[in-house]
Parts: sequence; structure tokens; C-alpha cells
Amino acid sequence: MSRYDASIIEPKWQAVWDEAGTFAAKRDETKPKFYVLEMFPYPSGRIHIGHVRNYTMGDVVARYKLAKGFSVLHPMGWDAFGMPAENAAMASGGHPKTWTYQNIEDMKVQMKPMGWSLDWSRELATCDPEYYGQQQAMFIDMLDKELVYRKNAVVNWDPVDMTVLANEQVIDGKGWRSGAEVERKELTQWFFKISDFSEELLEAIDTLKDWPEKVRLMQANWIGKSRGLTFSFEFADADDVALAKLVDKPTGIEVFTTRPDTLMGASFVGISPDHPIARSLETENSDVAEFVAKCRKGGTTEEAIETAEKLGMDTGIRVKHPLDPNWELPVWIANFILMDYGTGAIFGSAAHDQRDLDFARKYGLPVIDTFFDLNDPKPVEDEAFLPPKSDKVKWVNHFTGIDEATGDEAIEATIAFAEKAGWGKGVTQYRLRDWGLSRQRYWGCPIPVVHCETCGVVPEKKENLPVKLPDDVSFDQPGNPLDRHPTWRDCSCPSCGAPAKRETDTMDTFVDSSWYYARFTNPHADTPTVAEDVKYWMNVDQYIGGIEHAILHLLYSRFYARAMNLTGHLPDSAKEPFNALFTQGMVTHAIYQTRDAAGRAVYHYPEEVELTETGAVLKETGEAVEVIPSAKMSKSKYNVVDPVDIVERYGADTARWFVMSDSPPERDVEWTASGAEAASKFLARIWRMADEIAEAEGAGSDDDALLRELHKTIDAVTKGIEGFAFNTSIAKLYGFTNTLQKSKAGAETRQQAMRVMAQLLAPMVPHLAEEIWARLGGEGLVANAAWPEADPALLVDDSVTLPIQINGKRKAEITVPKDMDKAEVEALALATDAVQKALGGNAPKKVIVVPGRIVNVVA
RNA sequence: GCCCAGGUGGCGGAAUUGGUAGACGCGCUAGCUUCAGGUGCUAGUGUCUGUAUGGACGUGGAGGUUCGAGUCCUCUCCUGGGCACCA
Repeated sequence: MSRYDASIIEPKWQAVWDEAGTFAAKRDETKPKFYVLEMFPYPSGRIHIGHVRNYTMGDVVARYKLAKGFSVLHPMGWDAFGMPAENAAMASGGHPKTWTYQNIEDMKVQMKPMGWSLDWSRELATCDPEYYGQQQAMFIDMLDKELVYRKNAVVNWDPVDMTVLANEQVIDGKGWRSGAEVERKELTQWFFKISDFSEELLEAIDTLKDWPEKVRLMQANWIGKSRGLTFSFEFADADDVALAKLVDKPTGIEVFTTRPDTLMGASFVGISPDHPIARSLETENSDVAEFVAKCRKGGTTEEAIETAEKLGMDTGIRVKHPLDPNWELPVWIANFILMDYGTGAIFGSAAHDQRDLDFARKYGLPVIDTFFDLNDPKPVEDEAFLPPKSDKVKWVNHFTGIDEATGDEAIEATIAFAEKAGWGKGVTQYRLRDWGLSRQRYWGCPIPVVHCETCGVVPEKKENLPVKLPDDVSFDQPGNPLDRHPTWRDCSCPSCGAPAKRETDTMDTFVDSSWYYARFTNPHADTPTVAEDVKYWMNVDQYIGGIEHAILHLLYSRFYARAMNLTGHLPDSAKEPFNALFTQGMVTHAIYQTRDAAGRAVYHYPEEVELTETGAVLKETGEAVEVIPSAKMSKSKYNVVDPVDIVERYGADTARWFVMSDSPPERDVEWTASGAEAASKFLARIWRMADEIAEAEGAGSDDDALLRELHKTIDAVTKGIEGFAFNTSIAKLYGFTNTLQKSKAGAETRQQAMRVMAQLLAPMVPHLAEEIWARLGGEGLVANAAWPEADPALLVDDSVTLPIQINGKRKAEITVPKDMDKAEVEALALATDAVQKALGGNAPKKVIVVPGRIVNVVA
């Protein structure tokens, strides 16, 4: 008997597949196609166990679909632009390009032994001019269709390094390198008009039937459609000193509110520090300037703004309440009001909004109740009373004449009132902002435009594309190397031919990843896409990736596909590029830590730690170790498992089997050494069993029982793969292994079962499956063999065991023919000892019989 | 702060979607095989109840709906993901 040795069989079968071109995607009009795509990796240099999980899931689907007779496209590429390459260059003095391409090579060396059924001939890297040149061509088309424009927007500004910082580079409000307090600064930047598509992107969510509900919800909330009222608060004193010097003097302050029904509870009007009025006051009044500067400290993230201490300053300006000219409201500048949403101005309704209430209490502004809970009418103290949308509440002196109404009714009534009276207008508002794509960085796709003194901003001519990144750049000082390159910016104006300067901003890497799925259909074409290829291969039938991409990447891709459609690069049918989406969980691992004298965490590798019954200790010193279970893998915390080690020790099939076992794919999975060991033992057991069965001879007994189990297994494994519950497919395969091992069935039946087993195992452990398939005389490659079909006749048993409950608690069970009628089942159930005893001679109050499921007797 | 998800034995998890909670695997216990084994095989294993083919309890917590709730509803606690320049 031979021993299971992955290091021999895995390279062997990989060579066979390569030679046969088993996984090369072919456009075959006679076959249905299936496009499986996993989110492409960032080339960090090492594959991560999370990649193994992601790509193995996709591989299971791809191999299964191939067996089901589809023409399968399963490509791989590199999301190769981005910040880490520049950081590496700054840290080690290398070049982002060298670093990136070396990482790609290294990762391929780690990926190839996994045996994924990838079509490597379609490999692409977004940092390749062949790719980003086409992206530039599309940018010009989109500029032409007015899908791109320029406007001012705020960035994180490091006042010491004089550079723009990514949110990730802002730590506790300070620049990561300089440690200086970060400021918000305005720059002119490029934007995609994604907000024009708000309604369309929202409505189309309903068509994404095979997307997880949670992702659809998150996207809908992100787009954030809301109905509200806009109106203006007129200035109380048009000659107000504070207003006197405003250049374009407005007559009032326009606000947007989603709760116009609380207007009678207005206690102040708040404007953003970036509101034109605040801007204007800032130039005249040093107190305001100082306050506004304070508000602009800190990062640009919504989280930073929302959780910052609420700050306000009375401008001295007063406005009139729209319903009562004698009612004056103060105008405050408040740091929590976003200029990007609505009009950048609100009215504060302190009693009915927690944030407004906190603000009012802090600055001694009035709190006026406009309605009460009907069941518990008490004035607001420290907790705002949020009017429930669908329950009725009691309204106080409401101008619309309503005494009681639900929130929604009152909102609509208020809007109708305001529109009729002519001082306000009902509007639909979206939270979604335009997509800022400018990055003041080197390692990205250059934005192909030219700044000309006479012609302004002019797109580069298409024949001059790609606008290539220069190689001779340095990272010895902060800022964008393109800005300080001696010659790269110099060019001639595509329009008038005069000397001009190139744009030095590059594109957000989200642009790169918003269309790579389309490029895979013909990755080396000299146009962004080729009509017949996108027509055949699009859409992606199954997209798989991390839940962390639920909003941005997926929403941008949905927008970008529409933009590509409008510029003629994708057909109408590909406006929603991903038919089905699956979001997988993370692979986690325990963190082992101790504390140093200063109380700071010190991390340890798992090998340094000994697990005892009471806890964990350091092997070397015996010091107690704190164990944090299930933490996201992170190099700095020493809890990263390197798949390469696992593959070297056990083989790819074991790694694949382990990441597919146990945890449901959408949930996080904790990597444990014992789990990998168990997977390895199981595969060795399959190997031995296949050996034994291959050599078995003669007839046996109970062949029928084995076949029934086999077909139930086919059914369950198939359903598990189709439903992305690979863990249940695997559990069923374990179960059937036990059955087959104990089976007394004849040699031929067992050999047939073993061959089917090989087929069912093949998507998860393809190398082992090929070996078994070959040994049991399977024809050709198991990778190409048609997927087994479960015979429905063998799936149902003749009899069924029903539990009998008395008052909802299980007390007994009966086994009956599966189609026995209800009355007979009831009679049999009532006759059992347990029921007789429980009834004590009385008639049951009620008997519920659910055929094939359960009997419940209510005593 | 806001949006979304998840909490089931010692552990990973299963549960036909309102119908026998704990499938399958790990671990553990006992036994067998073996010169030996960190191999393989067999049996047991939710908790409590001194005995069990008995009883009670049991799906983060508190209430509720139902003949019946891990599953539905209300509130609540904890953990994770996202928050527009990480990818």
C-alpha cells in the first residue's frame, strides 16, 4: 500500500492540467459560460491565509461549474498601484515599480502550488501601461461625456511635511510621520459624477437578487435617500454689522431638514465652519477666524467629525423664524455640520435630536418640546425624544393644525403647508457624494490632462496615450515626486500646441479596480474592451471577496460600469457587472501577548508559547501569556499564518480542505494548528480507503443501502456548493466516508461509490481526487468529468421517524411509513405509552400532526 | 457618533428556514492494534440530578407571540466590518 504524499502528486497533476490547458478560458458559443471572479489581490509580497480561503472558494465554484459543462472564465491579476509601494520606497530607498513587480513574482511562486484552476494567460497588473493607458483613454471619453469634473474639496493636510495625508496616515488627529496636528485644507480636485446616478444606483439594488441582503442594505443606506424641506431663514437685521461686509450678501440662510415637523422647536440655526457665511466672517473677525481654524483641526473622516467634541460659536447674526417674524433665532457656527450634505446649514431642534440637545445644553440655548409621547408625556431633559416615524405622537400648538399624527404624516403635512404658504419646498436629498479621484501621489494612473495657460484644462490626445509614469523619481522628501520632476510635467498643449504642464495628480486606486473584471475578458486588447468578448463573458456570474468592500469598491464598480456603458465600452446588459456576490469572512488567529514594564503589549509567535490547562505561558521563561482569541491577522501582532508553511508541511490539498471545513464561508474562521492536522489525517484516510477499495473483489451485501447514502451525499454536496455552504458539503463527505468504510457492499458498488467520491472531492482537493480517479479507472481527468447527478428515487426513505411532543416537549417517537395519513399517525401517537401516561385517561385538548415532521399532543 | 452583521457544548460549527438543538470535525475518556509511537481502529462524550432505556435545565441577557422558538417581535449587552485618501 502506498503512502499519501502531497509533495509528489500535487506537482504531477498541476503539470498535467497545464499541459492539457484544462483551465484556459475559451469563448465557445455552443456552451453556456460561467465567469467566476475573486477580488484581485494587492501585491504585498506574501500570500495570506485569507487569500487562500478566498481563492479556494472561487476555485471550488470554478471547478464545479466546469464539471457542470460550462465554459469557465477564472482569471487572476494584481491591484498593483497604491500607497504601500511608495511607503516601501520611502523606507528602503527602492522604487515602487521594482518593489511591486518583485512582489508579484514572489506571490505567484506562492500561489501556483495551490492548484487553483486559474487561466494565467489572462494575468494583468493595473500598474502596467497596457492597463492604465486604456484607463486613461476611458477617462478622456468620460470627460467628453461630462462624467468627470473639477471642484474644490477638503483633504487632510500635514502642515509640517506640507503634504496630503490619507485617512490611514492620520493617527489621533496627527500626521503619522511629522506628528503635527492635521488640518483640513481645500484643493481643486477631479470628481466622478456618481451623485447623478444616486436614484438609479439605489433602484437597481432591487435587481441584485443574488447579493447578500446586508450589502444591499449598506449600499442603500450609503446612498441615503431622504425626503425633507428646504427653506430660508431671513436675516432679522439686514444691516447687521456682522453681515455688512459680506461680498455677495444673501438675504438669508438656506437650510435643509429631514424633520420639518420639529420647526416649532427650533432653538438655533447652525452653519458649517466651511459655510460661505462662516468663510466670509472669518476674513473680517479674528475671533471667528480663530474658532474656524480650531474646527478645521483633525482629520476629514466622518467618524472624526462626528465623534469630535461639539464646538460652537455665536456669530451674533440673528434670523427670523419663518412662521413668526418676531421670533429671532441666533446663528451659530458648529463643527459637526458638514458642508457636503444638504446646504451646510441646519436649524437645531434641541428637544428632538440628541446632538442638537447636547449642543443646546452646552451653550445654554432653549429646549422647546414640540410633541410628546402619547403614553408618557413628559418634557425633555437630557435625552431627546425622537418622534417615532410610524406611531402617533401628541403635537403642541402645531401650525398645521395637527394635534396627533405619526412622524411621517406630520413631515408630509409640514412640507405641504410650507409649499402652499410659499416659504419652503419639499426636496429629495441623497447622502451620496461625488467620487473624488485625485490623489497627490506618484504610484497611480496619471490623469491624462494638460494645463494650458490659454486653453485651460485640456485632455491629452488619445494617440499620445499612455501618459506613462516617469521612472526617474525620488522619495527622499515628502510630497508628490511628479511635482518636482525636472521635465515630466513639460508638454505641449494638445489644443493650441503652446508649452503647457501636465496634471500631476494620479487616480484613486479604486478606479483601477472598478473595471478590471471587464478587462479580463480580453486583457491585452488595444481598446479598453472588445465588444464580442464582453458580450460573451460579461457579467461576472459569481464575484467573491471580503465584506470590507461592501460599500465603496462595489458601489464604485456599479457606477463605473454605467459610465463605461455611456462611453460605449460595455453593453447595456453589463450595467450591473456582478450577477451574484458572496462576501467571505476573515481568517483570524489568536494573539499571544505579555506586557512590558510600561504596560505596553509585547507580542509573541505561537511557537514561543506553551498552552496549559489553566492558560498559556512563555516556553522560555514561564511567564503568563494573555491570549486574545480570534483577532484579525496582522504582521505586527505576530499572529499571521503563512500558507507557504502549511503547503510545505501538508500540501495544498490539506490547506484547501482546512479552509473550506468547519466555518461557514461568510463567517470569520479561526486558524488552528489542530484543524490543519485533522484535515491532513482525513486526506490520508481517503487515500488508504481508495487503495483498499481499488483492490477489493467479489460480491457483498446491502449494496442498495450504500447507493442510497451515496445519492444523498451527491445531493447534499451539490447543494452545499451551490449554496456557498462548503462546510456542510465537507461534513457530508466525512459522513459518507464513515459509511463507505463500514459498508459490506460488493467491490463494484464500492468502487463506483469511490469514483463518485473522487468527483465530489475534486473541487476542494483536486490533486488527491485526480489520483483516486485515475487509480479507480476513471476516464480522462476528473476535472473534466461530468458532475454526478443524484437520483431522486434514491433520496427518499420508505419510513420516517416522528418525534412525539407532549405540550411541546419531546417524550417519545414512532416510526411510520412516509406517506401514512394524518389520522392514522395521530391514532398511533395517542396509543403510545408516553402519551397515555401523560393524558391519564383524559382526552387530549388538541393534537397537531405535521406530516413527515412531528406530532404534538396538547394535554 | 452613524450604518451593517454575528453571538449555539471545552473548541469550530450543524439544524430540512417555526417542527427531535448539538449533524460533522477537533479535543477529551476508556479499550484494542503495535517493539514503540504524536499512527490506525472501536466505544463514549451538552449541563445538572450520587444509579437512568427516568427527570430537570439548555442556543449572550430580559420580556413577548405560538400547540411548538436557536429561528419571529420588543428592549438590552458584547464582538466584528464600514464611514468616502488603506486596499
